[in-house]
Amino acid sequence: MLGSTVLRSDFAVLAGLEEFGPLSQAELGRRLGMDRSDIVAVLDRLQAGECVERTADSLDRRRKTVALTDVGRSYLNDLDAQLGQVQDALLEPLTAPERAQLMALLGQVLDKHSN
Amino acid sequence: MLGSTVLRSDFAVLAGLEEFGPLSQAELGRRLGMDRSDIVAVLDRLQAGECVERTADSLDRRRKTVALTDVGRSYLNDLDAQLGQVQDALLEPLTAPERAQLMALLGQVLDKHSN
DNA sequence: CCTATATCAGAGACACTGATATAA
DNA sequence: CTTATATCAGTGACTCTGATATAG
Repeated sequence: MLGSTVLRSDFAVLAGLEEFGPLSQAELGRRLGMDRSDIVAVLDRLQAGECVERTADSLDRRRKTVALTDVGRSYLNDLDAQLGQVQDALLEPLTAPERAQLMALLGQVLDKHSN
Repeated sequence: MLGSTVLRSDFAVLAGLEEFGPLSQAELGRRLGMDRSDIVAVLDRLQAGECVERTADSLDRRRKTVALTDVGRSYLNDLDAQLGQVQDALLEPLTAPERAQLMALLGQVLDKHSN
């Protein structure tokens, strides 16, 4: 299911990697507001599915740099498409201009609260 | 904290009792979309705080009718006020007409999806 | 020494399932 | 005999904390 916690974690991590680019696990956790301990399990799962690569950082050998693979990128696109379908179904009662208005208002709320 | 699951359950049950009036536990669970098993724990807690009364149904002796007490009503009002403050803080970036617009749009979405 | 990273093991809150006794 | 109600016990997923080894 699309609403499962597992999928939401996977989606958050994949989208974070796409948005921020390759990163250490700790930094990824900080930016996503996720616990480093939990990032580990998500990455283990994603790595098992070849969606993500962990490479040792040559400058700081404590760090592992995490990066999206092509498989991960296409999985992210799949999830994105599913999310789009859910959003369309949710907003189906609204006209196109109403949707735009709603998005704009919610965007304002989010903007002001991210500083 | 206001965001805890415990408080959200309490709030849902109290608000449900106010909205629907006295009810059996099973019926309350059905209307709120909560598991009957979990309703039990919530009611135990609320009853310990004198917020709720369980009385045996004379017609169907399997049932216990649950009703709000005055204490429960005033607790509900407290929670309502807190929720109002949170909502005000959340919507602070919007002007009054924008808030009204947002509420109207969200209301439309909800209405159509509750049939 | 103190701090940061990745990892693991465990605790606690939570939702959901299955069983029970009682009554319809 | 089947169904509904209230309750309890247990399971599994999840989040968060604390500990460890390694590196800065």
